[in-house]
Amino acid sequence: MPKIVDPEERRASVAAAVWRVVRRSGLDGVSVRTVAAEAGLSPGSLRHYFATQAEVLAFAMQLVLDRVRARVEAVEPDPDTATAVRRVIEELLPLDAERRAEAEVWLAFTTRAQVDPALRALRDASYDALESVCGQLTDALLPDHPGREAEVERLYALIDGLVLHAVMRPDRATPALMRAVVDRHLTELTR
Amino acid sequence: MPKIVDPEERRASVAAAVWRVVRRSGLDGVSVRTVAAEAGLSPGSLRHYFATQAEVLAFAMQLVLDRVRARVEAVEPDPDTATAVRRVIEELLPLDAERRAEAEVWLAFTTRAQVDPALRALRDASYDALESVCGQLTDALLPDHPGREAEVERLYALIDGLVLHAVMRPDRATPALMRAVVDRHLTELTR
DNA sequence: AGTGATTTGGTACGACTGTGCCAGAAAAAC
DNA sequence: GTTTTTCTGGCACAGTCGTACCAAATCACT
Repeated sequence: MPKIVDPEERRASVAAAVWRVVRRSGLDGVSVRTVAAEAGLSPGSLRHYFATQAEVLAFAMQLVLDRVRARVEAVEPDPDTATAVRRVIEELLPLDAERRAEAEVWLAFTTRAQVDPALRALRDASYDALESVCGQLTDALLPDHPGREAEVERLYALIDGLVLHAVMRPDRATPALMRAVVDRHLTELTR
Repeated sequence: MPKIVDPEERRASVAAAVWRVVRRSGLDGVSVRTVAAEAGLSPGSLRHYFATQAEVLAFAMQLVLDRVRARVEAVEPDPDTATAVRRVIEELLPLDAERRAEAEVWLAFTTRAQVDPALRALRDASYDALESVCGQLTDALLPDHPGREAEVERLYALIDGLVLHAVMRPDRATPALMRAVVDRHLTELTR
């Protein structure tokens, strides 16, 4: 195993350590010491890559949002509009273990953003971006649709609700059920 | 102003203090001292009503869930099915400042339930109850509907997504927009 | 009024927090 | 080979955390 020397990779590995701690103990369990231990670093060394703990949190959250954005952007287009829309939506849903873990971390950060201005800025930006995506999906399915705003919010709320449920009750909100819900919604929209 | 002497009222006022602290500083800001100060008590006195801090949190969360349940149960029935369904849904949504505050607290506790077994039990029970409510609403609108499970989850996810958005972005997810979304959804279901 | 139970305020303890700081190791530059 | 920079580990500090404990105050009841 090659040693990680690139500072940016080191920061990324710290972020991954943050994610693991968040999943195990929640965002409250994230301290300088727990993260350092999880990343295999000493607290003093950790401080060399991140000046403050707030910087650690902001970086770890930003990386989550970046991953979601990258996945959505990487969706290959499809001649069939409904198929293209479905693919984008399914990239936003935690349909496998990795993305469910990602969603858990997202929820933790999103909730803390409620009382942390720095994280709130990140959250609001990603909220706007996702709302825009949902707007594009809606326009693709229903061009010049009256009541567009409500239709966009309906899709966005449905997606976030599914994500929330998959995090809270993965035994209930299974990938199969989430797909069925999306199927039904898209079928109704294109009818 | 009469003095509060009833122990149960005292506990409720402590829970209210917890809610205020949660809204101001998040669930992390809830400590024995901050809650005691917010409730106008000394830490030692607080411990006389709650043996542990975990008990304080469980009680405060339970009271939130009780309020939601009481509101849903208090919905007066209506001969028109669609109207009755809409009324129940609108009781679940944070359409005014008070219920939005309630939703903020709910989100904080729900997120912590992810890593706190005691709170998780409360959350899971209320999740099941709300899922059951959504099932009844769905059955009322669409009796003997094929794919009932997906339809129920679609409604439940939509509601929770709207709640989540109202908490995160009250400027975007306004009461008017939420009503419009629900309107559109119900119109589509009954079509 | 007196007695026993309840309620209150406050202190103390060990554990944990973020951050500041520094000496030594490792690496890089010359 | 020497110097300079980067990196690492660890200690110290002030502060907060939950909880245990206790004496004083207040209350209820005879």
